[in-house]
Amino acid sequence: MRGDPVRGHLDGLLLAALEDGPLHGYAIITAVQQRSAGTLELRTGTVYPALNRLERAGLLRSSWESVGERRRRCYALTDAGRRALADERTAWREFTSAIGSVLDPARAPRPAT
Amino acid sequence: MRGDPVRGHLDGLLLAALEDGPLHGYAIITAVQQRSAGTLELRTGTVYPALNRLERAGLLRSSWESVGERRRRCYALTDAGRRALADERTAWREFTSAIGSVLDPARAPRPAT
DNA sequence: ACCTACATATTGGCTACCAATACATAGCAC
DNA sequence: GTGCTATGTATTGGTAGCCAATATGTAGGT
Repeated sequence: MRGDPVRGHLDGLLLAALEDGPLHGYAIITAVQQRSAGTLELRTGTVYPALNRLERAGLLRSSWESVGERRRRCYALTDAGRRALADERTAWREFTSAIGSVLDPARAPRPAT
Repeated sequence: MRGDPVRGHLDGLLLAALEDGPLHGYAIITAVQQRSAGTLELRTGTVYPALNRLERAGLLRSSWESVGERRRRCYALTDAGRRALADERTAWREFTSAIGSVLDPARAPRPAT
């Protein structure tokens, strides 16, 4: 699955990937891929601008790290980021519930009309 | 919830709304809204072009209906439409599973690494 | 006369993705 | 010593698929 159907849910994925501790962009991409059993393949052209945006929004804080001659930009959740992650999870549940009740009414029954 | 987060899942919603029998566009919009407990408010600018596209794709068949002086365009699923609906449901389950396992790993555990 | 509900359709705009590209370090294979 | 792959960050241009707004018309209520 490419990132396209992910539209609108990317921020939650990135925030969730950082919940257990700071990671750099490339590691976030592989973490998301692994956690989703290889299903979600985010692109750098999607992820890096998004991380930048989340930092500008105050949800992430970044710092440069050096490994030998290589440099990495490490992102960590801020307190606001943790709150935003909680909000994303709530929104996700509402979203899946809404779509699910239309797509699969038998699995998410409404009260009898 | 506006239709924007629905991006990429609209076709499934429309097909699902038609599963129990033919409906016209306006009725589809209200059906989706009711089934989702008022959460999903699709717009005519979203729905009518989508119905048109689904008909061109052979997933729907439309016919004009008259109620007094009013005219309605009634859409019904074709066989290909039913198959597409089944595919949309499969895709939806894969999608929610993938996002869910990243967003809420505790709720969708992976095998221990 | 005016408002709301019902009903279909089109226009223009924007957002958030994508693919492609660029650049650099590092290690392995041949 | 050349090339391939993995690691790592970043930007560019394109586009799909939503949105809001608008247009048009019937029907019924106040």
